[in-house]
Amino acid sequence: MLNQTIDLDRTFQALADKSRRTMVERLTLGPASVTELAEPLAMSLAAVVQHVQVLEACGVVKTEKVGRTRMCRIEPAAMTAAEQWITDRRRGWEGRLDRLGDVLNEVATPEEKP
Amino acid sequence: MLNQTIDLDRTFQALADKSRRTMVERLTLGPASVTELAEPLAMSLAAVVQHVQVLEACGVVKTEKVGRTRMCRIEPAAMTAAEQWITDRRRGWEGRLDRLGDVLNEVATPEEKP
DNA sequence: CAAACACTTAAGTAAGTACTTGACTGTGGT
DNA sequence: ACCACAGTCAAGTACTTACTTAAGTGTTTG
Repeated sequence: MLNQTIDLDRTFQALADKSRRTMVERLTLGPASVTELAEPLAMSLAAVVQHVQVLEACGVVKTEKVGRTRMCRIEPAAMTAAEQWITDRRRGWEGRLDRLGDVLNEVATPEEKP
Repeated sequence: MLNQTIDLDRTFQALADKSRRTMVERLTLGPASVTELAEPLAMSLAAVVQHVQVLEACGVVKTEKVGRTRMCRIEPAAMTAAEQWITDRRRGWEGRLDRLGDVLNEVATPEEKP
């Protein structure tokens, strides 16, 4: 549970690439081999394997070798962690904006102090 | 609305750095100057300015010069876009897992076909 | 006015990223 | 047995990132 920082670094970094996001999108439809993941991408298979390794290193996908093919599937937990970080920050700024809204409302339509 | 791709690239990239996330966390508490953002970070002011530029380039923060200080505040939209991309994928895999669950349930306790 | 302050700009550097090509290793179908 | 398939490994290259230091600009403040 420690090294949350490194994992967030890695996860956001992994998602910061269109090709890898395309792979993740494909994997949300179900498991796929590396060659299947490579199909819509204009690059060598070796490059795709390297992208898979990045996604695996941050825990976003898990892979398993079946015969001569490597099957990849998505592992929700890591992505949820990234999502959660943003959601938590949002709570922060939404709270602030709500309070700011309250202040502005109060200025616009002043109420009696009890 | 186009170039969603570039912005997602940039936004995730921006969040893939602990120092920048620290700045964002600070900014969710309210606007701050560059020097205030620099305070908890062990690096030169010039480096902090560069981080601010990264956050500004992807639209996560907006800045404005007030006298000799540059005030920074968070701009929720860009971060929401990143959050939304993950949320959308989640809908994908949660749907799949639900359907998988249904299948497993059906195998465990088979029902009559109507 | 002079010094302190809050950046700003430019240039340089070390490390990391996203590829490539080419040679190689198990696996599977005929 | 043989050859094609699905990766794997290693090395090399162009580009980007995350800093640094040093010198400069415009703003307050005493």
